[in-house]
Amino acid sequence: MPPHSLQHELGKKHHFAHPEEEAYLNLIRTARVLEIDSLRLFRPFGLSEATYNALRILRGHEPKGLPSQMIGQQMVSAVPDVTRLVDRLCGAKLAQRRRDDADRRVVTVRITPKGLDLLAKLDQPLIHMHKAQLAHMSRAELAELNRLLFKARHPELAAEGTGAPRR
Amino acid sequence: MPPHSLQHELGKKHHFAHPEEEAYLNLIRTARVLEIDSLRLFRPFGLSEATYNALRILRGHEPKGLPSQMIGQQMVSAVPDVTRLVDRLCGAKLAQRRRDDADRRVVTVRITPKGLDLLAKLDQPLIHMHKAQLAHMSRAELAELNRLLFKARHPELAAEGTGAPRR
DNA sequence: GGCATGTAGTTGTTGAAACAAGTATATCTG
DNA sequence: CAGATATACTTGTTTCAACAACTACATGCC
Repeated sequence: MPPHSLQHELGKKHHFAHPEEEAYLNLIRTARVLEIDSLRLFRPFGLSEATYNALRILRGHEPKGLPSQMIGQQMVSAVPDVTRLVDRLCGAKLAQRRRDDADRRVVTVRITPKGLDLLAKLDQPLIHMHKAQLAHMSRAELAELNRLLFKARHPELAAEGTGAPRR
Repeated sequence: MPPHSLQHELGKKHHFAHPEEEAYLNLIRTARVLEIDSLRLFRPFGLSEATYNALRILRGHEPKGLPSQMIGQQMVSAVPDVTRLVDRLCGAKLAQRRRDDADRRVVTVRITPKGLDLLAKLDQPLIHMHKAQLAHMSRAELAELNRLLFKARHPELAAEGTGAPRR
């Protein structure tokens, strides 16, 4: 067994019958490892990955704001409980709600100046963290990683695209 | 903007200043998407990703079992509360604890026959699911994805390895 | 217009993750 | 061998995510 491999990490007894299973575990594990640093960065500001992500989305929709529903759809991982996520943001005065007059079922959410300030403080540290985490990867490797990750979660697009051979 | 890209998914307003940030988001998002199917598979059996993962680890250490501490270290995402995770497994009769006689601080955990049965029932469906999820990726792509994912979370090993050029 | 259906959010409840503090046992040191 | 330190796990508490049931509003159809 190669000394630097997922198999080695998981212990001597672990065997992969299929590369698909290995890819899955690799994916989960790598995501978790990189996530840890983000959580440490967010924690002092009382943010979680989800609330930070939501704030980023809200900033991207200034100054109009957007309905709760749309927030859920644009999150990196679709959250089935946007209401309380927005509750937390509003509780921290980072966002505010407003009933839509045209369609009174809709609640439009906007980021507040305080929320924008908070994000502004995090922008540079976060970019710096990402660069530090992946500094050992070349541009070409990052590009290929991005391509493969995107393809992995979009089976429906596999037929078209870059023209790369299948199997 | 290319129609099939992370930028497209995240909405028109989103721009990536750095490929490292894009890789991070791609990673989290892809992991979450693939995770969903696992969760659906586990739910009917009352298992979460964490409890399933722990059971797999325990099965890999039959018949000796292993200390709680080691479970935490081998999990795909290190869990800081193995006690209650094992609580749940024991509550469902899927595992059992035993105080170590040599070192009475240590609790050795073993999977039960019932736990082994449960895993056995999940093995094939899980493999099938993984294959279905990534069936559109070629062998070469999966291998490259695995290599890049492993490298991404192991900056310390970047200097050595396969001999691939850096930058 | 009134009822059926669909949509947007809210609320209730349960279960699990995160962090911190505490207990029991082992090891190390003088 | 007594006290200090370290280790392995447990327990308490808070916060958050997940699932389901529910309310309010809008839309379509007769």
